[in-house]
Amino acid sequence: MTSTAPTAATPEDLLRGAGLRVTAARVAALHAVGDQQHATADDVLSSVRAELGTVSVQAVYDVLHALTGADLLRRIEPAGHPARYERRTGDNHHHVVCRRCGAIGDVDCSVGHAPCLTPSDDHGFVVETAEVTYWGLCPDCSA
Amino acid sequence: MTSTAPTAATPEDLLRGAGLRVTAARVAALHAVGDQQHATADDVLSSVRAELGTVSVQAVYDVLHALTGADLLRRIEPAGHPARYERRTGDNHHHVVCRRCGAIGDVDCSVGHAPCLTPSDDHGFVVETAEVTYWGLCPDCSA
DNA sequence: CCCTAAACTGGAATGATTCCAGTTGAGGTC
DNA sequence: GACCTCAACTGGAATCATTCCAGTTTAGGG
Repeated sequence: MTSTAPTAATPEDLLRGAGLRVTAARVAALHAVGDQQHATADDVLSSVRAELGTVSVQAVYDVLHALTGADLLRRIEPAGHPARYERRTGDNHHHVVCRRCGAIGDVDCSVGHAPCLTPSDDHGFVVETAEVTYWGLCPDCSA
Repeated sequence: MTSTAPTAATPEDLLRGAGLRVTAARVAALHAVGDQQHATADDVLSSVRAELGTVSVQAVYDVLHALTGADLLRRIEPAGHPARYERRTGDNHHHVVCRRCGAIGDVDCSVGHAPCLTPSDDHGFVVETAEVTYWGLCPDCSA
């Protein structure tokens, strides 16, 4: 509920709105993920370096953690593939993942919402979220 | 459809039924995962070593791959935690995962089946399976 | 019983991510 | 506008699960 602006807000505004310091690396990282949805840490590192010159690996991981913690980015971690980051946060949408190349597509829950989110038997677990991952082959890899 | 015996079949029978060679390591691994559902590769390694003495790390990974490939085991790979293996295969059931300790519980799909399995928009992906993961805290960790 | 491909040994390598100790810089204060 | 402090960044080493590799053993068909 903090920021209502959809995508119009600048990275700087987003950072300030989240109470985070505005640094070159963070701004560049937000640009990077904005340009390339579902970017890996490595993708972000390349983008940020292209924009700023020398940036340490650690800086990018720090930035990604900070942004993920502030809900400016969402982290996706498909089994067997490096983590990816996206800017669509807050809504509970899911993903199609390509088994071969790791490409990702966004998928809105087909049933709507609730059913997917309530396990039949929770084994005493306190369940916070449900995550749906569709596995298959992307258009390129299925050819 | 190969084997119809539920859990009564011995590891040896299961292996032969799947056309795999019967080796000590494989039998021991099946025992290990049978005793401790959702065991990690490391858990299996310990169990197998306890049963057989010296067994290489690689052997256990090889065995787990072979058994997974033959559908005698199913591999679960929760984000941020080492992979785990279970003997319940073939049915499409899901999991509750503890964010803190990685403990896992089995969950049957509450909606039944189909809805969870059909993305609203597949982005041209050829979707094979859908995987639902419930994230939360296990009884121990929520205390 | 023998032979061969499949399975196993042990040690080194990989790749994503994190830890660490020291340096830099954002942004509030005077 | 200069100063100060803690958060952010640097660079290099470490971690952890997993895989690769080259050589040795063994299951099980002939």
